Amino acid sequence: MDRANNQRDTEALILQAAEREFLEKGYTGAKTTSIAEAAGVTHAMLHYYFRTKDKLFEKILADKLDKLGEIMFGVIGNTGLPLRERLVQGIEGHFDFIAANPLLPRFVFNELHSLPDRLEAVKYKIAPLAKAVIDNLQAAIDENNRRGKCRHVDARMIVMDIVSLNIFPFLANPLISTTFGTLFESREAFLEMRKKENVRTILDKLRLDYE
Amino acid sequence: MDRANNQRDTEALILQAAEREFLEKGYTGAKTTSIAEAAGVTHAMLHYYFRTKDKLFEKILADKLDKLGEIMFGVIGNTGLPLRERLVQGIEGHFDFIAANPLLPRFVFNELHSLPDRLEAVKYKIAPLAKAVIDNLQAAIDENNRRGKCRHVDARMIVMDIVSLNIFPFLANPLISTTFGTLFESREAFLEMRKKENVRTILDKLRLDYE
DNA sequence: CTTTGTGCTAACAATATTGTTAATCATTAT
DNA sequence: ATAATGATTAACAATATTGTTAGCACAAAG
Repeated sequence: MDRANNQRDTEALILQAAEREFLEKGYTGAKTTSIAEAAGVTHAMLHYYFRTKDKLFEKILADKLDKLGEIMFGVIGNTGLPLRERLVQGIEGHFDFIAANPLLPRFVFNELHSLPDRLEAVKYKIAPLAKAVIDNLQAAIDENNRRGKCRHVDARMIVMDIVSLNIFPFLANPLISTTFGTLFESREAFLEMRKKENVRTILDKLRLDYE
Repeated sequence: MDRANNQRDTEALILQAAEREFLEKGYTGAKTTSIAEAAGVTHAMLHYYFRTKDKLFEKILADKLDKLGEIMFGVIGNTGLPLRERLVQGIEGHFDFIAANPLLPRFVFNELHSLPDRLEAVKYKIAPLAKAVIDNLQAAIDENNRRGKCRHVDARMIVMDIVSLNIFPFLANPLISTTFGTLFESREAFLEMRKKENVRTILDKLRLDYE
């Protein structure tokens, strides 16, 4: 037959299709019928497994917020390294993460904007991690500054700078492609260049480049 | 009666309501019935004046793309000033513009993502202006660099930096409010601080701060 | 006064979208 | 073998959403 999906993978197929649709079109743009069709099942199955569109969406959003938490948590780990290496790894790791999940920023911004209720989940899962990252970074900056190795700057601003710079190329992807289309060799080359540039911008701001 | 809108302002009322709805909820999230209700008219009037939801949306999007063009065009004007002042005015002007139109970036990113057809309008209206801004800036940077007044940097990267840094606080507004909620005195104070910080970041990158 | 045109309303229509349900199928346990 | 349980389907139902249409009101022009 044409179906290798015998028994229990239906739920997974729906989840995969739903993830793609929700990330691509957002909550209001995604249609349960379209999701079911993309998954290759009748739309009744979607309701059978997830009851409502909302419940299905919750699953996807929670999963995405978890991913967001993971990347932040990963940055905290590299505490043993000197500040410069921590920053390079952190910034490039963050950039690569977004490159691997290019639709994630727009999705999160959109859905948190239209459903302020979800902010509770952020408040208790993301905010503490963000605070840990910032406190960690601020301590390292302060210590380096005491030794005359870098400027004294607000870690909150640095984190905001990094996220701003790294996210933009993916948010504005269509705009950049058409506006700078001919000005860069390829999309991959541009992204690699931009990643290095963002690292340079931050190190530069801290005056950590020449030590 | 309760309607001071006698004859010909109905069209304007619909446009205003449509602008709010489309910017807030996007094309798929906005509903013609809701727009009509917000405008205080029957939804038949919406079709009477604009035929379809698409046509109405086109009007709003075109209007917003025009606004986007205006701000870029405005930046080109200040050619007589020295580079430092041009940058400060350009960055702060751009920041203030977004602060006055905080929903615009998300709207543009979203709708251009879901309707790649619209990119033609961008290609012929926005891209040339962007190119003018960049060429202009690059010339000024090169000239200052020749005189040893600043570093030699790619103007495309600088423009991308500015837009990235300025847009983020408004895109991530709900996230920032909850994550940094208690860490800043007020939203206004934070925005003012962030604006100055972005100017500093760019001047710093060019090494234009101490001349 | 009538005619004409425009703005407007209410009701209708068509389709899209989400959700439900009764019946069927397959698999496993008894 | 049979009962039971869970997965699946097709059909139905309810509401939402977009769009249309016939006619009314009213002002301006003849």
